[in-house]
Amino acid sequence: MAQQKKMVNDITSMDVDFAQWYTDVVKKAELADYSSVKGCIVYEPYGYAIWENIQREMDARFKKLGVQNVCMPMLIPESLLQKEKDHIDGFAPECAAVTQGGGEKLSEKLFIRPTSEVLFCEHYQKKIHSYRDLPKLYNQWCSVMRWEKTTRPFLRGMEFLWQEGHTMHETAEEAQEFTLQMLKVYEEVYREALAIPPVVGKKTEKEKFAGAEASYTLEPMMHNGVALQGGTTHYFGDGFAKAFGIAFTGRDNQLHSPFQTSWGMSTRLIGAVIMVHGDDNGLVLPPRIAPVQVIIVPIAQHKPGVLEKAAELRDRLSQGFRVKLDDSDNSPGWKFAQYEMQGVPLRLEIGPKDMENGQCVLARRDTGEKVVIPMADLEARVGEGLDVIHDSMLHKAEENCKAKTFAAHSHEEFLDIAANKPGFIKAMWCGDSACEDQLKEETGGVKSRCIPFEEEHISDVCACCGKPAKHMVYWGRQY
RNA sequence: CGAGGUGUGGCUCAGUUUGGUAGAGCGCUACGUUCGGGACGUAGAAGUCGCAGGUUCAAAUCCUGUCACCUCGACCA
Repeated sequence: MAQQKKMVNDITSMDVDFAQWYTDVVKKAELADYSSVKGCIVYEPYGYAIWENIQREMDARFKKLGVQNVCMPMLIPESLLQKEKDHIDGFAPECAAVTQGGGEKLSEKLFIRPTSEVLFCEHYQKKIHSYRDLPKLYNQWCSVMRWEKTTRPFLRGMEFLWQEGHTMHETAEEAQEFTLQMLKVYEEVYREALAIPPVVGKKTEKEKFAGAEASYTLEPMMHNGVALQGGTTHYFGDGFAKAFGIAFTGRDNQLHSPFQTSWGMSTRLIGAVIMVHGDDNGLVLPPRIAPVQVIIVPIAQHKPGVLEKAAELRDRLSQGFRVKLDDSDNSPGWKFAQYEMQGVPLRLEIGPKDMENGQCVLARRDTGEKVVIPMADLEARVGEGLDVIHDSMLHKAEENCKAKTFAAHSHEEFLDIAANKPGFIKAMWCGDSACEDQLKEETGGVKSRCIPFEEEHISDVCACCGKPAKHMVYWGRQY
């Protein structure tokens, strides 16, 4: 069936102004609201429900790998944060600190955690004494604070929700392997829960995490071709362990330092979902994280039997799906628009005509397609429909990413693409961070995203300096 | 932190140039009629015009200061 007309005039068209479109969707779909503190948003019920569903998808996968959840303090004494030099250099400028408590000035500043590596290290130092204590696989769900200059809901906040995993391993190999394993888990969450295909790879030296030996990243492409760093995993070697005096007696009865990893994904994922899947009618939610998977809209609900039938269908569907019946006084047209704005994957219409014929109407959010189905087949058709929507959304996002990824064979071509075609650029790189700086400068913001695990051979030389190339790198602008 | 912009009922904004005692649409409340793509009628509630000074008989409007937020850049999940 044909695409529906644009009914929601409250949302700025994404082609007119993508940034405004994003803000409109966040507000109109009632995902989040601003608070009186800049960069600290209120997660409204609908937005938080999406986060809870993402949490559930991730947490189950963590636990399958033996990860345990813990909860660390929110405050970090200045002296503790200073123990690892690269780390404090990277984070101190964007930390908030508590300097006063109970009306008294504190003798030592307490930083509000921007990330919790040092807290985990302090704790691990007390708990790890033998190889039998390893591995330690801890994770926490919490909020962290970073004093950002400019903020946008979900994409960049001063306070944001995330999970941070911190693990300690007996050997470097095991820790490295775990870093990559968690990257795989993240990619699986992206593809299977969020219907988003991220570009996955290793960060360059310049872009890696403060204090890490290696950082890996997932970089989904938004609808407009801009990248979002949406999840990272880090291998730390034993740098932090040594700085914090963490040591264990090995199988050889000698003292060793354990090897560390950390990994995190944040509420930024919600921003990715909005910007990858959304359209001019609002949010389009992947079925597996949608707080409501099926919205039931009764037609002519005052007529005898309609509401009863709608409630009966709701009860049937609640057995296997997240379903809601809207029996408010708003008109059907209002409800259609409302739930499209909120991205509900499937809409079920049931009215007097349908009841006569033993049928109901099922409409897809992602395509607008509307089909009449026998009421008897409801559960099967809904289940099938949600899977089809998921696959179709993933496929569409993949196509968009492919269509907006361009290979640059030369410096000129790189600059031309950067200036004229929004999206990712695949180009060769010599390995020198000076070239990264130069390209970023020349293009006004195009940075290296990552070195993918499967590199293509675009040419023999670096797209910046012309020296022999070491890697193929994905480049792009980012949020 | 640099460059722009905006603050007026819950929301979007008009009114500011040329000072004269607060407006519209949407939303909200009640009742009635409606209901297959944002329905309609009637009645009603709701604003110390961001904040603080100043000029004036009189300030949303003019002057000074200040705060907040938004957009775009530089930095980050």
